[in-house]
Amino acid sequence: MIDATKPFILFAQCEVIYEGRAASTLEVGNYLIIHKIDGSIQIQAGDKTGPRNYQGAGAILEVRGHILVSKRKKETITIIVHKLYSLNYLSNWSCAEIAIIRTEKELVNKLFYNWTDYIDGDFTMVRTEFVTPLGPVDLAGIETDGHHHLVEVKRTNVSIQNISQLNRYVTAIRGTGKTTTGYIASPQIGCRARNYCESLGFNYIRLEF
Amino acid sequence: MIDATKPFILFAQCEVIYEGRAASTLEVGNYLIIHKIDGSIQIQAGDKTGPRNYQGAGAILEVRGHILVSKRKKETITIIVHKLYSLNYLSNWSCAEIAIIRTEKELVNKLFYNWTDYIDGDFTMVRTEFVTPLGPVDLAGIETDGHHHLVEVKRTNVSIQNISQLNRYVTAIRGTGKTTTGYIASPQIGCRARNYCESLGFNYIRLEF
DNA sequence: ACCTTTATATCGTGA
DNA sequence: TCACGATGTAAAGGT
Repeated sequence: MIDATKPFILFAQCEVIYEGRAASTLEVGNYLIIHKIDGSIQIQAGDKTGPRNYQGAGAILEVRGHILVSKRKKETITIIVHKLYSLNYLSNWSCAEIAIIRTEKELVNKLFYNWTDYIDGDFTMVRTEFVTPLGPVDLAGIETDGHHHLVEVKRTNVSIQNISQLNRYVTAIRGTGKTTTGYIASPQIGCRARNYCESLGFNYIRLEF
Repeated sequence: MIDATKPFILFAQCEVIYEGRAASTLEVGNYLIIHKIDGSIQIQAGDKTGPRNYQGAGAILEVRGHILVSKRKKETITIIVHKLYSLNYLSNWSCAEIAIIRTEKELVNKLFYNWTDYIDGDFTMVRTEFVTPLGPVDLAGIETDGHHHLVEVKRTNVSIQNISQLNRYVTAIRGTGKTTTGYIASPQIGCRARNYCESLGFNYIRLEF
């Protein structure tokens, strides 16, 4: 009998049925089932990083003989176990978080503290998380004559969607009667994104970590 | 000695260092390490569904005594094992895929086969994956007078970014001299997205599964 | 190999 | 709780 009150890893021949936002079935096979103390459960197959099926933290697991049922809000995963190969209860499983460096915030700060190295103008104010009617832009500088400079920062390769996002902010500020220049800053940009950037009249700033 | 040529699950006291697109460290603790036949590796902690660190398919795992090193392109994960609690090699681990229903494609097809129930006009052509200069839009109908109707379909709640995406396509087609009407179709839309949609003059179609 | 798009994305934040 | 944006998103599909 499987104890659902403890975290465990189970390798078993089983099949899986999911019903919720979408619906899916997973044919009978040998899969690894991971159940954690937060209630989350996932079914891992023999390739790829992501689970085939999963349920996030807060799910409730019930054991009914050889059938496991995990429920969370309107979503249900049913696992029918045919053969149990191995079952391990994991004790003292750590929940430490990773410490990441090189975040978007780091890039924003670099640009903020070295503003005049990247952007020319006679500024009265530079600030981060500048709120526009359509959401906050990462950085904004305002000149004495009221001209706005808006900068959207990305930590990875810039996508066309990122430039669309900048375009929304720039359009929103121009809608308030201010002249506005738009910038995308990132370590990298592809050629299609670069073209789209130029076609909208925005500037690209190469910003390295 | 750990055999990196076979898929395995390892529960151990260890620490993890990642260096690549970003960089991170994970403090010493007890974690579950999953290594699959496709080379992928992931470090799972005691809560949440996602792995703390991972490397996708195609990574190469090397074992150097009590240190595991996984490399893929310019990314490296180093796992320093302090105590090994359990090690299982998994045989005949299945790689079957889930069969999903309720996909975006399903919604696109529903709209395609019931076009006139949703959109008025005198159409000479309706097609899916209609290519614009800025990428393919999900559905397009062209009237006898050349007027274009572009529809972007989403299977979940519509975001502002989705409407920006439609705006790019519509602007691109208008740029070729064709008059164009834009539509967003989905089962759900939030109020901010709805307002943005209306402000750009696009129509919203409630499209259920 | 690079770029674009989808996903049961997941996850955190702010209203 | 809901809406919205960031993510080492991952994974699939196209050029």
